[in-house]
Amino acid sequence: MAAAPRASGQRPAEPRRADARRNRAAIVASTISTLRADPDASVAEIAQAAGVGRVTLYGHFASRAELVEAALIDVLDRGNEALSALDLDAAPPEALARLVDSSWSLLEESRSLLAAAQRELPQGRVRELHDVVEARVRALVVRGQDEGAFRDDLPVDWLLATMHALMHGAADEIAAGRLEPNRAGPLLQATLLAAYAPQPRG
Amino acid sequence: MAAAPRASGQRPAEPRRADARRNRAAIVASTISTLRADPDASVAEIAQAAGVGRVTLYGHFASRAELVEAALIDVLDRGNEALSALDLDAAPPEALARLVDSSWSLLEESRSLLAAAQRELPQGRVRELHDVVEARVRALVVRGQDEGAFRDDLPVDWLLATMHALMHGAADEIAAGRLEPNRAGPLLQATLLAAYAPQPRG
DNA sequence: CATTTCTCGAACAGGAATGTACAGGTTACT
DNA sequence: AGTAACCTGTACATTCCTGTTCGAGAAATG
Repeated sequence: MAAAPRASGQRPAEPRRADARRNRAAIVASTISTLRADPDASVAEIAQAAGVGRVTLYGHFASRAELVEAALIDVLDRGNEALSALDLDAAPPEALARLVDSSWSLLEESRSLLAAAQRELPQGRVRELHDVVEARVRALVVRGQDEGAFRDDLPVDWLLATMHALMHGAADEIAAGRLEPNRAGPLLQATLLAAYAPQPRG
Repeated sequence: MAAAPRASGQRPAEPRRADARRNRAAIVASTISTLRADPDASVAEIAQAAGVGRVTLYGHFASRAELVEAALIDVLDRGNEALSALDLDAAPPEALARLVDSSWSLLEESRSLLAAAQRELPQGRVRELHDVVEARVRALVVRGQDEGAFRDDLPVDWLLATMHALMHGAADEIAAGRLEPNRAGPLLQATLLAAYAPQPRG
């Protein structure tokens, strides 16, 4: 009986054959890069890009949704690591600039994946996965408000949404060829810092 | 011979039967509202929502793409009218506030349609259709820069992208139930004006 | 009222994508 | 080396969508 490798939806670290783990990683990576190029790419395309048969892919992930979720988790983990490596204890504007600079390119790489996840995962699941990394950013913004470095007349949620929106916008501009990738960072910083700055009259 | 009503891709105003014109309008309206609820809605769903047979729909629009384009044009026309009714000769910040206030809700209604158009119309077609309305906004921003009311250290394209991104972000927040629609206007104004304001040190 | 125009549903062809089944071939582990 | 785990291609069932055809029926127009 040709037993298929169990499609583990839960724990990713089971001690399986080296071969299997390698392929799984390749599939996840391929999911990210392939969806990046074409948000509507089929499972077949993803498998091919991973250098793996389609059936093999289904051996690792029971469904397309499970695959997308795994890829999203992977990206978020990396994002979380990147955030951990950052020193966010500086003055809020400085910290924000640093955060934007290190976050935005990651977001630019995974924005298609995110869109795919939005429509293929159950309602709210994406946000749920995000909230670990979201919490860190929120903490920074709140601190900035408390210290008077960021404006206080707008809700924190809105300020976070603003950051999100601007990063996505920058990614859109790049994807459309209207903005060179290396210019995005400074533009984002300049715009966000101005938008976050305390206002003369509330 | 049961002649189908010509699927006019070009001129929408040919003097046809009252019935046909009414149905065409209903289909366009239904396209907008149905895609708003579900960006991946099928032609069948759109026809049903319009109270029309699927075949009838294909009598008016030869393909899905043509349908989406017609709907987009309809929305853009309305947007253009709304802009025409506006007095944009005031001081730039004031004019910008007015513009945002009247634009953003229209954008909120049609953002799904826009996404659908982005991936179903030929490359650049969406932007091409947009550029009439885009020109007016751009003119305002440029004037603001000239008069020293808006910051000059960032490119116009980026400032426009910023406006786009923030409006979309607001729409996202509303769609997710995290923001009440009536609060979006003021938040957008406050954020955009701050982002556009001339900076102390360039 | 007669005719042209439009609409209707059902049905068909074509394509594409998702999952599943099978059966033999490879590769990693011990 | 031998065994189990894993991979492979092909093939199949299913579902969904698009676009078209047909014939008959309803509605607007003059």
